[in-house]
Amino acid sequence: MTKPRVRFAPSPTGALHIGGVRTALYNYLFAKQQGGAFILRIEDTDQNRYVPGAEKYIIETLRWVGLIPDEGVDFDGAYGPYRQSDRKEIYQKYARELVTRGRAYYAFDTPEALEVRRAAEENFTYNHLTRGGLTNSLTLPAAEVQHRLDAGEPCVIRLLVEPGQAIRINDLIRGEVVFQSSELDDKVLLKADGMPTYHLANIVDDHLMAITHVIRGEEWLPSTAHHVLLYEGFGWQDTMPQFAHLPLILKPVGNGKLSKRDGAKFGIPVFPLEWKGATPEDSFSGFRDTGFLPEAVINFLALLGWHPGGEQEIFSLNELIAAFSIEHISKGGARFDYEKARWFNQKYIQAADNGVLATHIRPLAEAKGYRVSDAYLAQVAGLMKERVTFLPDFVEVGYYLFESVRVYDAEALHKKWNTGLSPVFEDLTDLVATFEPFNGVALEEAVKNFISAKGLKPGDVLPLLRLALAGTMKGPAIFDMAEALGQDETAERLRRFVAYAGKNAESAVNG
RNA sequence: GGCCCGUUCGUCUAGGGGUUAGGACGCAAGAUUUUCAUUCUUGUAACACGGGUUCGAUUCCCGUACGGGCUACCA
Repeated sequence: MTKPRVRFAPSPTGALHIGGVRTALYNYLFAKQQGGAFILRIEDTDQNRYVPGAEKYIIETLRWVGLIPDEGVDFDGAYGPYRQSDRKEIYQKYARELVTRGRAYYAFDTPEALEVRRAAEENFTYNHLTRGGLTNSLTLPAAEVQHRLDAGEPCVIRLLVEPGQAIRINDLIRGEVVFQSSELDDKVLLKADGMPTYHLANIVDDHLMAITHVIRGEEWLPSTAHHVLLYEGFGWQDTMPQFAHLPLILKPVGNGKLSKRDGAKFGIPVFPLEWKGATPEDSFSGFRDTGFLPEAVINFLALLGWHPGGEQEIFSLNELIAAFSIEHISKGGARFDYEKARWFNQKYIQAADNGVLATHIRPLAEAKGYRVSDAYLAQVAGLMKERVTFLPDFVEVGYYLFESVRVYDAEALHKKWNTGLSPVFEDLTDLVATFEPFNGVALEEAVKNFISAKGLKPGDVLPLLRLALAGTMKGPAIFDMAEALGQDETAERLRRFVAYAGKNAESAVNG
């Protein structure tokens, strides 16, 4: 069997939806597993919906999640150009060829005229029943058609759908699907502006680019019948690609497919990257800026509508490639489960190398004005990675590893502190300030000895020591923090704490 | 409305003519960690409904219901 060639063909009309990323992923996994090629084609045939920056966004997304195309816009390849607006003449040529072959025709009806017709007639469609009464090269004398064409009158080219035939599609996910041609409309192939519609461009390009498998969203299933007719019309049925229509991603709650609006509605990202639109309503946060690791997003998306069987949940990209199969893709829509996405991220952060985490944390730390070494960042990563869900948590939840304690947990302080502890903590501060060697293990032993020498229990002192260092009862092991903070800082925090607790204890007693 | 697709725990799913219907997330309880989190253990919870076919259907077939998609000179 020849190597498969698949394409991801998004339209640059705005930020790439997370469902689009999943489509790209499945295409990529299939291609890589079979040793084939993954191609990025930009489908910008609608000039009205073109959004500047969208193409760049798509490419940046693919790079971020690591789905690097073998060919495509920005990636070279021998079948280019890969941007449909750069292929305009090609489509015109093929559209005319179809007319010549008697499989398509010119239609001069204006959009406005058709609009009027639709308003007057319920369920009006341009098809074998109505085309005889409309203005096209099927109804007009040949001479007039030529005259109109020569005069440059605006017109479109429509697919001539012959009624009475059953069109069978063998979908790799759904099995055989049958459509009756009598129910199909004469789709526009070439628009009046000279640009092709999706239907024409997609068939011509898939053929010219030697695409073997079309893996796309379920919303394309109904028009696949037209696509088959197009392959036949061109005489390309022998090399027609195989189809696989993916189930949709549904809203977290309620009915319908996941939409960009759901991001704001549920406070969750539905886009891979941040998107800055013209207005706040058209701007969205993404998985990346929320603090997801790309590997976690891939793992989450892969399992949203597909599972190889077995009980494994965590898959690296290479494992996904090895395990992937189109047959195991679910048929039903998959609800977007953000809790699961969070869980994946947490797992990936936990499993990540401290040094790698440090590189992710650095920009976040710098944004807050923290100036620290890579080694320290790696240390923080090690201390916090089992306590965070998102990357920013390192500098937000664990802020006290970068700057002084902002606030002491009042409840814990009142519960544990008493004025009799003041001299104890002053002595403890001295111990910490002078103890050698200053490392977590040795310090822990020394402090525990100190506690018992004072006739106290660990529970009398340790929680307060934690408060002194972090201000909160949550967090990494006390002596690990002390070691990370260093001797001077640890002692300093103890001094500040003793001063604060002293005042606080008085007010607590009085009030 | 018409055409097409779908339906296993709350969610993502495995499975497949006879199973204690498995796993994961979530939730709950317990253990460990003198914090929190992690980790571990246990628990919770599902075959949409009605007819067939069959010795036997969650699994196969047909309906119904519900959900979804498409029905543009958008993709």
